[in-house]
Amino acid sequence: MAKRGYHHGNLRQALIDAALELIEQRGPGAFTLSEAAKRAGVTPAAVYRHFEGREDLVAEAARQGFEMFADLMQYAYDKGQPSALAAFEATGRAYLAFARKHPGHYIAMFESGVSMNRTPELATACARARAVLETAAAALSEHIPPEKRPPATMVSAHIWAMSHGVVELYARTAPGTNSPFPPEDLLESGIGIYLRGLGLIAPDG
Amino acid sequence: MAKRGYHHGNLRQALIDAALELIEQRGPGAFTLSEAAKRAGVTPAAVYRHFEGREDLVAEAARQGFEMFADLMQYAYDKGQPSALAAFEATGRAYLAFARKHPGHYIAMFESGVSMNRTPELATACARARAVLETAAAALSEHIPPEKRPPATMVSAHIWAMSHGVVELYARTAPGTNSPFPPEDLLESGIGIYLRGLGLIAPDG
DNA sequence: TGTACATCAGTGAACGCGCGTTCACTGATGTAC
DNA sequence: TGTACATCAGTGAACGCGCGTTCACTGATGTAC
Repeated sequence: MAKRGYHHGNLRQALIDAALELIEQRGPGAFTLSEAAKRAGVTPAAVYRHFEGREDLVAEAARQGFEMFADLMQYAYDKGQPSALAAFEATGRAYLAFARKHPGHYIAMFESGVSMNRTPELATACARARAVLETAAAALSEHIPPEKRPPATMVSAHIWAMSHGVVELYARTAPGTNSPFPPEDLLESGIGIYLRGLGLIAPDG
Repeated sequence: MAKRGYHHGNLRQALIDAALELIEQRGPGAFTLSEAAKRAGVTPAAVYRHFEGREDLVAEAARQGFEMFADLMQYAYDKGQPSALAAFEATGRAYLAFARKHPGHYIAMFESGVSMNRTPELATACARARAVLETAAAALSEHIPPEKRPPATMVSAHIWAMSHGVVELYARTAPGTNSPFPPEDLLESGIGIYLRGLGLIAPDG
């Protein structure tokens, strides 16, 4: 950390961190390789010792985001066990918590326009995150009678969509200046109603 | 339409249309005033006869989007009457249909980073769209016993969030290259389960 | 411990580019008479 | 119908800027002897 002088010590990660900060502050489009370099205390040309270029830097930021994201959701899921319902709900909460706590990562992952298939590593990290949610949905689905059970991937997609929508529309300041409800409440109640619709919560629970 | 020569005839709208096309094709960040001008067959400087600048052009594109959006949802709502449920479901479908049919507008509205309060006209258009959804949600809520009835604005927010999430995650090619389900099916089933959770659809309907 | 040397992270200057915006202008249009 | 004139939409050249990327370089580090 305290290394100074000609060699930076950990420039690669410093650049990623600077990029995340910029992405968070100015949006994914306004992010600039040159400014990330400046923030890391380094010439723009130095970036090319560690990344192929601008896109590559953003992709790596996204990848790290998906790794953290998957870890957090996995952890939340494990903590909620052995109750499939509790585990599922914890996973949902972890989603929003991640988006709140790491907006730079979240934006790099979902709003930067990086293709998930840009790098094998990125694709893998993304798939792992999705797998956690799908596992949670599958475990939950066990409690639904098979003949009225929707595919687990569909349940997982519903939850992901609602979570993402809450983040984008209500956890930032986007459409209405002030959102009518705290995003956490909005998502929790939304998921609650949805799970009731699946028959997994008592009608008047 | 066929006017040619020194004066364009309807440059203002032509610029907006070009901007929408660009936004759709390259994303909101990559949109360029100069290229919009070029596509409209005009010098970049000509843009300033009709708009204050780049941002103003995007804001106007977003405003037109919200107007269309509100109109479409209003129309769908009216068509679904007098059944509150049918009207509500039609409104949800109209949401996705709009995003599919007018991706440029949708992106300008929700992903361009334009503040909804940039222009009074933009704020008004946005509020109108929201009002349609909230009216639909309120009418629907009438059918829920008051003591277990969530606020209509919350129901409307849930639906908006899920719709937006489906658009962003599954109606584009974003996270998984191919989405597991057609977005329309995903949204319709998601809303169906949610409405069941509200007690508005029979448990095995 | 001390010296010679290979490695390679970061420098700094340069590049070509397209951007948004400004300005004095020009030429088409439409109106007054 | 024809002429003079005001209006103003669009021109084209210019600006300063910051971008991503390249290149030959330099100087810190660490290893061999």
